Amino acid sequence: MRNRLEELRKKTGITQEALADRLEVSRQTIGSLESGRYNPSIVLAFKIARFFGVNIEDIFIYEEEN
Amino acid sequence: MRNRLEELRKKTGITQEALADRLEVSRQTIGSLESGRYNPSIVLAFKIARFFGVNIEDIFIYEEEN
DNA sequence: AAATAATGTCAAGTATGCTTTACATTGTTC
DNA sequence: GAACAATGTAAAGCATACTTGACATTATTT
Repeated sequence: MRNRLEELRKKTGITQEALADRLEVSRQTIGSLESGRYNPSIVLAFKIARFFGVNIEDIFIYEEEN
Repeated sequence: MRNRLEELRKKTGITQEALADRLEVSRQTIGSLESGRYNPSIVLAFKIARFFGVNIEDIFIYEEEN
């Protein structure tokens, strides 16, 4: 699954750390998501989507990977 | 987070086991989600949403619980 | 009522998401 | 170019998602 987190974050001109604070997760979690190290939990996905004012599907793109 | 999985599954007249097979997860996973034992991973949430032809937000309802 | 299907539930194990700590690299500002 | 800010990355630990196997309960069919 890929995501547009870095793109959206940069568009809003916020740092990884500031975003992490707003979402109440660690800076490393944001970095890990942006670099594709792992996927967010559904709860974190909801928080992220809400922060950017969009649907989960607009940020996280699931393409039937195995 | 609550969800409408049982409701949607019953509406389509499918058993937990049949749904589990279609989604390639165990029967216990479906039961656990329906009973609120735990939340799905975002990948499973996508699969479920796609199976029912709706958005994740239509099945899984996140209400800012702490 | 007996047989079968569907669901509930529990335990133990593996995988993944997230944390903290720590240090290195890259980018920006003075 | 020195100082500071932002990001990358890795290890170890904890929590949660999901598995298989097993058995009990409830619902449905015959």
